[in-house]
Amino acid sequence: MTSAEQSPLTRKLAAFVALTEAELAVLERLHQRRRSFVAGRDMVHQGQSAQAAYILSAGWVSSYKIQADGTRQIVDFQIPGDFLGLRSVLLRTSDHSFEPIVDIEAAEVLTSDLLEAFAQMPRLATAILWAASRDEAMVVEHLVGIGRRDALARMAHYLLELGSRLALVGLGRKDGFDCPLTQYHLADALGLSAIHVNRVLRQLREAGLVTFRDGRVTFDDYGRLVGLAEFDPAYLDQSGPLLK
Amino acid sequence: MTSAEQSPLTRKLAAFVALTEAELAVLERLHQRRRSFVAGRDMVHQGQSAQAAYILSAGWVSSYKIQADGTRQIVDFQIPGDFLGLRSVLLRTSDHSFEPIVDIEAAEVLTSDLLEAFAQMPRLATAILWAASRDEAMVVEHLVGIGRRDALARMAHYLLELGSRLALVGLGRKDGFDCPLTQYHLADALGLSAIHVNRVLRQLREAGLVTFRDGRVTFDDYGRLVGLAEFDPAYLDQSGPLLK
DNA sequence: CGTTAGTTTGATGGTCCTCAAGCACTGTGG
DNA sequence: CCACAGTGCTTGAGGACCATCAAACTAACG
Repeated sequence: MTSAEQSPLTRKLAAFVALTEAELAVLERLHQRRRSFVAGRDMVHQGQSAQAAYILSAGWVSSYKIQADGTRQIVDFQIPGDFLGLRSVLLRTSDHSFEPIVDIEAAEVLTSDLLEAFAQMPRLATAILWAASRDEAMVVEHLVGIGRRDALARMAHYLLELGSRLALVGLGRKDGFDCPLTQYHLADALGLSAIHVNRVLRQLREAGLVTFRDGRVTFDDYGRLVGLAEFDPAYLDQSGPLLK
Repeated sequence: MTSAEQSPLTRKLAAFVALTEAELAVLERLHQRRRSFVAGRDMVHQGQSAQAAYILSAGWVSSYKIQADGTRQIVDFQIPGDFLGLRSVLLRTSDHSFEPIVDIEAAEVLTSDLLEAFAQMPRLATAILWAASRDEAMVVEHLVGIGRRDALARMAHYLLELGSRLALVGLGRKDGFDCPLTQYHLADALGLSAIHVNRVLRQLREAGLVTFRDGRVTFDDYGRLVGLAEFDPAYLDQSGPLLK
């Protein structure tokens, strides 16, 4: 199997676990049922009980909760290589909604397929659990950001995290990444108003730290940005927690 | 086995799954290695790699992250019946610290014991995964609270959630519960200053909604409090997702 | 009886929200 | 071709919410 054929998920897991040929094959086989979804229409609704999970292979998705007063909190963005609704499959708890931000490509994974793959390849199960645990750690870090960082550091930290996540699946580098989010998305993720997001982005740009413009995030001074955000990627790396 | 002997964890799981005698026995056997910890001294430090998890049987614990500037964000409180460090055992990711709020009693669970119990009793594994997923849903709801609710609703919601959780393990009722937290704990959990926590509590008390005094939370008007917080316990109940 | 931890209240100010409005760009239909 | 609406970005003014600083008070404890 050449690297060009590899799915983003494979790429992500391979960065942390030395997977055998057989395991790679089973992993790729999970990607068989390809599905497309158009931007803006919810894939899964809050309260709905989903019977399938998805592996995102192209595009971005947001998972969010809507409150009675109409305000929205985006819990996380999914990028290529991420699982989507994994929790809701193992147990049936779709407590939030999923909305594609752009047109996306995803592989549908039935519960039975997943369990079968786990039974066949236990190390694969561990690897996927590792990925799930990493997602959870990101939500926790997100909580810390909203609770205890001011708008500037919160934005800086979030952009750095997105950059690291994308780099891991080959969609970005230290100098920046393509980003289809609007300022409204960022506002709903960071617990800010869209207007303040705009001001914060201007500040960061004028300070020569990071530029977000025309669907592209550019890190103008990575080092100083890390300093401002007090960004410690330990919760993302977890270098080699698993196997070999 | 009489109900008086049941651990809080057993009680919690039993509320959602009809466990057999054999399963109950295995579950109780996990509680063998009893440990005590004194209030205020961290059980696990951020960054430390833990090799054991704990089932809390008495007392309260806070899990939190400290930032470089000294501010603290409490991610969650653990109450009797809750797992502690489950994630860090399956994968080794102790990305936050655990501090007992009062002197506590806990059962140490070795990875091997846990895996063995899972192998023996698969339904037990499902039940425990359900509990873990519920914890995750609570963190998400917490995120929504900090991101999109003002201080009053945030406090009201949090107290209601704690009340529901405690009721599930028999430690509280609709009219209130014993609560060893200080206003500083609440501040660090809710992303507020301790001073503002005090003012918010006063407001809630003077509005006749809820009273927090002398280590006891009393719901003075449960219905109106639920309305103010827009508290929807769906994410806690998940009535019978499992089995039978 | 001094110390410490926790609670309470007041005064002041900053961060961020809300309201309001203008601009740029895109696609649509007359 | 141009009017028009829709979406997203940008900027200004005023104000609310909550943080910070300061200090008094209570209770527990050695």
